[in-house]
Amino acid sequence: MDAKASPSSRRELTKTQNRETILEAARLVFIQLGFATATVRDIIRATPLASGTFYNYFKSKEEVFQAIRDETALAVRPALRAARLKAESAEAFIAATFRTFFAYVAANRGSFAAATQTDSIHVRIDTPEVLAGFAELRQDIEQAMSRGLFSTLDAEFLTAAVVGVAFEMAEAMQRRATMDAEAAAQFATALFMAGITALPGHTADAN
Amino acid sequence: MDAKASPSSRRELTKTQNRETILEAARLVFIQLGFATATVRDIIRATPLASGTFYNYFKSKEEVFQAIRDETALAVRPALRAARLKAESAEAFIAATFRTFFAYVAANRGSFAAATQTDSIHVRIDTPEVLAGFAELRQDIEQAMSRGLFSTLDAEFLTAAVVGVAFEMAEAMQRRATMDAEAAAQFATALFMAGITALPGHTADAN
Amino acid sequence: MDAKASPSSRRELTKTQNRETILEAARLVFIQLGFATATVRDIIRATPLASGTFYNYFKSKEEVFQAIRDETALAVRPALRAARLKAESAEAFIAATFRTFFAYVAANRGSFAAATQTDSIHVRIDTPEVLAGFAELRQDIEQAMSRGLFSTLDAEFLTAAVVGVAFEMAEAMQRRATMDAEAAAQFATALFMAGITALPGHTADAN
Amino acid sequence: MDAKASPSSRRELTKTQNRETILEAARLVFIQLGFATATVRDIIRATPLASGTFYNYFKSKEEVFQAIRDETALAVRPALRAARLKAESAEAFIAATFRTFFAYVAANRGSFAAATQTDSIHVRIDTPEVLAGFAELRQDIEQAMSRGLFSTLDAEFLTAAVVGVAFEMAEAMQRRATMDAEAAAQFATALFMAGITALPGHTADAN
DNA sequence: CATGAATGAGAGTTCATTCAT
DNA sequence: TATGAATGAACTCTCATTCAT
Repeated sequence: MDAKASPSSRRELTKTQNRETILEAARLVFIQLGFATATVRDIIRATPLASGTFYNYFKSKEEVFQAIRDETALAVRPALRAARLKAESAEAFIAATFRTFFAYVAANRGSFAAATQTDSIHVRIDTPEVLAGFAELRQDIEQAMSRGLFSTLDAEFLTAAVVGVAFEMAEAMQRRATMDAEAAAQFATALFMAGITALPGHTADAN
Repeated sequence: MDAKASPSSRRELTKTQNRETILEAARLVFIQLGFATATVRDIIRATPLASGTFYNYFKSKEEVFQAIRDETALAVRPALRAARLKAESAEAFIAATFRTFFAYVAANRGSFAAATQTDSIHVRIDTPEVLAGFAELRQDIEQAMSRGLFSTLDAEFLTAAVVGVAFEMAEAMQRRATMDAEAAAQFATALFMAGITALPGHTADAN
Repeated sequence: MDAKASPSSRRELTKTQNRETILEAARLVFIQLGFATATVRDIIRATPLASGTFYNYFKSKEEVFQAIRDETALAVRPALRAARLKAESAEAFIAATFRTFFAYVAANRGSFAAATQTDSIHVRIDTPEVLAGFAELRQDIEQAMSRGLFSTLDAEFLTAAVVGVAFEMAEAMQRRATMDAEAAAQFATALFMAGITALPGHTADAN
Repeated sequence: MDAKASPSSRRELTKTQNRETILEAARLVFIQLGFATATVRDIIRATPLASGTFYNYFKSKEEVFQAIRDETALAVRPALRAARLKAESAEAFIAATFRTFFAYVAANRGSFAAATQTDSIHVRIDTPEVLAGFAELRQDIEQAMSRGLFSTLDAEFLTAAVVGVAFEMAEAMQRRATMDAEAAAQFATALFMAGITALPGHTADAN
């Protein structure tokens, strides 16, 4: 009846909180049980909410997973693009890509890669948002090529190589007790700039 | 119990046959549905055997998984291992790995990674064979390091990088009309040996 | 609570409108899904109203059903009743019944009986309107008997016979390319007036 | 190992018994709750069996319903055809049809027509078997016409009329405390032979 | 009164596993 | 050993209904 900051904000607040509660619970459950093993019920149980409430927010565990991934992807991508656009050398481009990516993964442990569960079964799920991120990388690579940053090479294969190294190394990094994003970024960048002979830790070739 | 040529060998034969039948069915089912989605029932259904029979051979689908892994360890991969062991240079090691992998993918189009496209979600599930192969890769890398082929570097990260590039490039390769496994292998090998500046198609650096 | 032209009439209007909105939605839903299959949710969904609002007007879908029945009792059927009441012969009574029914079916093709074809099962669900009409038919038959129009016979059986013929013939009529309601009505009327020997198309008895 | 009447007959016996148990329970449940209201779980609960067992025999309550109806229809049809083929007059034909049908309904109370449940909602489900029975009736009518038993009339409409009267009167009959199949058959036969003026109970026409 | 999110009972169904034959 | 029906726990999901706003 009188001055209120945001009418019906209590309801809205609860809705946002519940959504976040579910997402947070799902994150934990996916890490602990793995995406495939986890059930909607597991997620609900990790929550103070009733079972039906889940379905007011998501239709399935796949949708929750998408939401988690998209939340992350939407946050990472702008940072990645900005860093790459600013790059004035191939190394800067590559380094920016890996550094930003690994830093994000380290900061959001569990958001990426539905864990290495059940006897080393390896599952990776790419949402449209994540795929869009790949497409952006490829565009940026092609643009960098036309900027003269890279020579003319197979952009599709290079994109695949970057994506593959990024995701696979991210998983390896997550398996470690201490996640050193900077070390991972340096390793990947060195590999892409000069191959294995340039990798950190390299001393001399015995052959 | 009564007169028979070879009372126990007949039985042994059936036992071995049944075991093999189950393993073969499981292989197909895991490829088609993915390990996580597949159920013991699915495996039995892909078999002329009765459900109870399954439990005379395996306790769970995990156990079948292990068996497949153990079995294929004796078949496909020794050649790859041999090539890597014979490798007298880092390049030979890397080249052998990628060449064999991409050739395998090209020859077994679509079956090396079961892509269960559900609702525009892109799912990738590694088959037991491939996973086991990657475990071996890491061992070989470590051994190569101790042989002095590689310098002392982060074997876990390097394995991840190789795996990531192999998988992601394999998908890119499969999307193309003509799957040129050799070209893919050369691209990947060049990248790992000397970085992007050495990649095929490279002409000159404009910067 | 404060100054308003007609404080309560405004409210009354909304109340009546909402009630009518729900009833109209329910009618459609019952026709499309059948009474048994339809849920309160289905009715609400076919409405711009909120779920809770439903319960301000009705306690259950059964209560809506009753309301529809009561309402349509005031609309479609008086004409039919009037015709039967005016009937001064058994034939006029029977003819009026069938003619009106078949005309209604022809004019409302497909909506008088919701045929939910599930798995080659043929389901027939009577709408409230039609059911109420048949209840009236029985009353009218009994009244006609007391008026001396019909002799004293089993009113329940006769009602069932009329209903059965009406419904089953209606379906047969609908299966035909051209729906001739008048022909159907004549056939049914002749049958009820003098049996199969009097049916149209009858020429001579060969026996 | 030695002489046995029927090997593995114990298993087969149990299977048959379980199937019959479920059908019997379903029959009761359908009568008490009506087909639409009844759930698979209701049927299971009316049974000493486990929930999963139901699905070893039927896929849904619709399938159980079909089984019940088909069981009946398969029993009635041969009797009906035989009686009709023997008929040497139109009356014999009609009388045989109704007498056999009503007698069967009376003897198998509850097998026909999934009861008049929930506030007079009327549901009738015809299975393929039942529909086949209708088709047979029509064939028989056409044959009777060519035999000169009936004059040339609209066989489709007549079939519909017979079916409609039979089913609808069967329901009326079932609603009564004492089911007099013979009375029902006489009523229906008289109606079809000479119309309402010939119906039992008829005395004089007041008009 | 209207709203619409929360609730939790309960429906359908599948599954791994057992065990009498 | 092979068989395959029985079991019942557990899962996904929908629904009628309530109640704070």
